Amino acid sequence: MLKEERHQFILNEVGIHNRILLTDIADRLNVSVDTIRRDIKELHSAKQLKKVHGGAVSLGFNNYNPTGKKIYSLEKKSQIAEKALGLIKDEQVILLSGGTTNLELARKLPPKIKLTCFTPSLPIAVQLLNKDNIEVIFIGGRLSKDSQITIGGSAINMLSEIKVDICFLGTNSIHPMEGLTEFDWEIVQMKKAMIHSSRKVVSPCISEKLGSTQRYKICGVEEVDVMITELEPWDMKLDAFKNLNIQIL
Amino acid sequence: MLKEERHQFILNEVGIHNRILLTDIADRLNVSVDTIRRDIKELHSAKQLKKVHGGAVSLGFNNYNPTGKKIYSLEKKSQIAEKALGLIKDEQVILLSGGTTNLELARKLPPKIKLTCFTPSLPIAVQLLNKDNIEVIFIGGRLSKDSQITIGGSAINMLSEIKVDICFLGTNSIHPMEGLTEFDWEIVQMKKAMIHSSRKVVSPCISEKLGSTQRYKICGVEEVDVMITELEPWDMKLDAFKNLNIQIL
DNA sequence: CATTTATTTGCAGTATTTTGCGGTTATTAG
DNA sequence: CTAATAACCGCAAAATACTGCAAATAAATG
Repeated sequence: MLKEERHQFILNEVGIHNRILLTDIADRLNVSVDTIRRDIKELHSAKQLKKVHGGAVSLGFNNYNPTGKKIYSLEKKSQIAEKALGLIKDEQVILLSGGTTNLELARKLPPKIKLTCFTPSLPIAVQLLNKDNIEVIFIGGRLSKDSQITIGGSAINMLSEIKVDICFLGTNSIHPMEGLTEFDWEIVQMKKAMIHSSRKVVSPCISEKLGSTQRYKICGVEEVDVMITELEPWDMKLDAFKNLNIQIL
Repeated sequence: MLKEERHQFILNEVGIHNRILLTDIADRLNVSVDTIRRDIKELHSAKQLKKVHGGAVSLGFNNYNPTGKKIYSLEKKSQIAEKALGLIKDEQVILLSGGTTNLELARKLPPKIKLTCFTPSLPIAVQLLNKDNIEVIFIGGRLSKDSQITIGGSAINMLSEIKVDICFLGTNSIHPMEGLTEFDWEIVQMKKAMIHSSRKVVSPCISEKLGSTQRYKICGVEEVDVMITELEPWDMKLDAFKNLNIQIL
């Protein structure tokens, strides 16, 4: 990989997220932290970004906390994605539904891991294109403007032809009795098809969504193998799910 | 192999990938790295690309811009896209292949026009998502990291099931005798399938590509209904195409 | 056609750049 | 303060760049 490319990558990341972690970039580009440190140093003296302890921030990024530790604070979705990473093994075939949590997961996938990844989500596909060792297969179909995933017969048809190791099913509502529910009928159909195409179903879910329900049912909780939240395992909010034959992370 | 051919090849690669590795090019063209190094040096002083340690990058590459596209030769592409717009009518079903010219066309599509638009290109799909009146249908399949379009059997299969009014076929090489050619075999297959799925084939093509040929053949010029360049209709460079039963814009 | 002239290409040796690593110093959070 | 983490420094290995040169190839000339 050319130095120029790394610089470009770093500037892109800074442009998108306003801040980057040195270790994170080094990990994702599969080079040593020293290399990234030097890159950031160069970009800093070229006034392309601002170097800070632990990483770098975008130049116009004002709400930067001078203590520097701010950039280490992890979002809930990021925590969930981290947990999800642990379920993925080299050479597996996975399926990522849409949603920002799965997008975060896609972003965090280490560049060295070899995967085949199916997805109907446009932003996730874009994100995965950066990863050399991940083969991306896009589920074709009609694109929903809201959710930015493909839906409809064609997509469901393509899903019916595959069987993946794990499906990460972005979840908006999960309820111990009512199971997984959705507001949009078309997306319900997609998610049903995804579950059907997977040997193992993982449901990453922000704790706020626990116990909520929406209009249409996707499946019962028993069809989900693993539920991942950002909570600690002993958190009270998880109690309702604890005797439901579902692994909780 | 002629030096000029190598230069063309290098520029082509830089155009597609935004960057090249010295060793990679030397390997693929079966010449020493020194030769390629000298080529790159020449192209660098001719301001056709930017030489960097280990290879070269495209000129607009380092200027970070959030849309991720290149500014270079955008003017011509924009002119071509303007002409192409005139061919599109309300309520039509169109097919956009990949490439920056088509991306420009997608960007320029007026928001009021009602269209159904098929595409295998990730950046184009992203662009079209912003347009409320355009229904986007994504051709699924394996994503090629280089070209950012889907390729392979699944994509070709999906193409075989449709028949659109117009296909805008991004064209890298067009030659009055040799027809349309491509470097990448998989993309050739995709483009063949796209032609087959369309009642009318339009070939937007930067004038620099006129008369050039590459390794694999997509189709003869007779299969193209309209060719669009940024040139004025009386330009000499178009003469070779003028008695070929093809409309020139 | 033979010979000269110019260009191109590969190679060897040397210089430069890049990169990762160990050891040390500086910064940060608790 | 202390432990953990990050930054810095210098070094050595690897990769890449440059230089001069000779062989090969092409072009030009008489």
